[in-house]
Amino acid sequence: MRRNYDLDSVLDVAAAEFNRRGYDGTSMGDLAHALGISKSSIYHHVSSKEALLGLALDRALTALFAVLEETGSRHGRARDRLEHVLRRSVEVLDAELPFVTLLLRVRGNTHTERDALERRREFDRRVTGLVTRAIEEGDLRADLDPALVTRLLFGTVNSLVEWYRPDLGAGDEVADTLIAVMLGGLERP
Amino acid sequence: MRRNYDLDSVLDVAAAEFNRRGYDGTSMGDLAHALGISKSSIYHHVSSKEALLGLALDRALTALFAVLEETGSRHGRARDRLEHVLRRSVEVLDAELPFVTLLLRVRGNTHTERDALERRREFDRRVTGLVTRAIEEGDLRADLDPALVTRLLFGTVNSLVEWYRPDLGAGDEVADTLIAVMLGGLERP
DNA sequence: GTCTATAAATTGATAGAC
DNA sequence: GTCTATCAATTTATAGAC
Repeated sequence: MRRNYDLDSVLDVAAAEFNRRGYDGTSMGDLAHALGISKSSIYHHVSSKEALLGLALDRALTALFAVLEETGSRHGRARDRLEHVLRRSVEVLDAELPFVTLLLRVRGNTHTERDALERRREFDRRVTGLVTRAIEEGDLRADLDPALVTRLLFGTVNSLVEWYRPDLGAGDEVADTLIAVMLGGLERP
Repeated sequence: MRRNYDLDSVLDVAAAEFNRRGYDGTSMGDLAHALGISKSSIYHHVSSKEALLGLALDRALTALFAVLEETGSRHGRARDRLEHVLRRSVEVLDAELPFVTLLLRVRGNTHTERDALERRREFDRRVTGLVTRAIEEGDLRADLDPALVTRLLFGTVNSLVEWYRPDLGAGDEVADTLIAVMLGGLERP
């Protein structure tokens, strides 16, 4: 426990704590305890518990959309852009794990949460577009539904937050295996 | 909202509500409102909010372990038993969606939750054994880590709870696509 | 099997001093 | 940037009548 926090360091601790017990399961008292400061001191940095959640979710979403922007302008095959999105998404998950984890657990209870869910859906739509194009270009098997494939793909990627821990340093093997299995299974037989 | 509940019907509503707002985000007041009865009436059926969660988690775990028992005695190839476990797990997810969803969101805050997490880990260990044997029998590519493969496999299966809704009746297509992609990607090139 | 009433504790948040 | 003190609301759970 340290002292003299700024907003960013408070956010780091809060995200970790929210993930440990769930957002609703974490009280401002729990947060204060984890920070080593009093409850009321938290309100110097942020106006409410919900605002804290909002900042954390925004950080995850910003990082994920940055991945799409990278590939959006590229003019290669859709299949290769899809592979790039998959690999970079695993990297974002590795780099921003607490924030992405939080994002994936949001249920839509409040306006803040529903806002984040809508941005996630937009991300899905754009990846589905990529899968559709890869099928049209003949690189992926055409007998599967693009929306279903996208859900399975990102279901697999997102499931990493349930067990992956960055400090083990095995991020590359995970991305390699995931891409080998999933894209291997999606390529035309 | 109906009246004259028994334990099972209370459990159905509770599981649905826990999934809607998260276990911690759901108060006994919310539950009472969803049931159309008073808060205190719930305590006639169950001794505490946590006991309600325990019953729901047990139902999911019982159904999942039943799948393993089905295949445990079979003497076919491990690859085929693995495919069977995958397909039946999707079916369990379809049949017991609210309970399995709840199970997959448990964080380990209480003894009840930690107990459920330990039983989940046991399930994982037994599936990992199946993957290992399938590799030894030469049916799956040998360059991948069995534990990692198991996590990706069930990460994909479990991610279904995030979007799959039984009433759409597309359960078979989901299982077929999932198995085609995942096992297709795992078979030796 | 359900109710009203209420207890006892915890919650998110504010006031105002240092 | 942090503190103590406090509030109003909400929470889980119980008592006891119908």
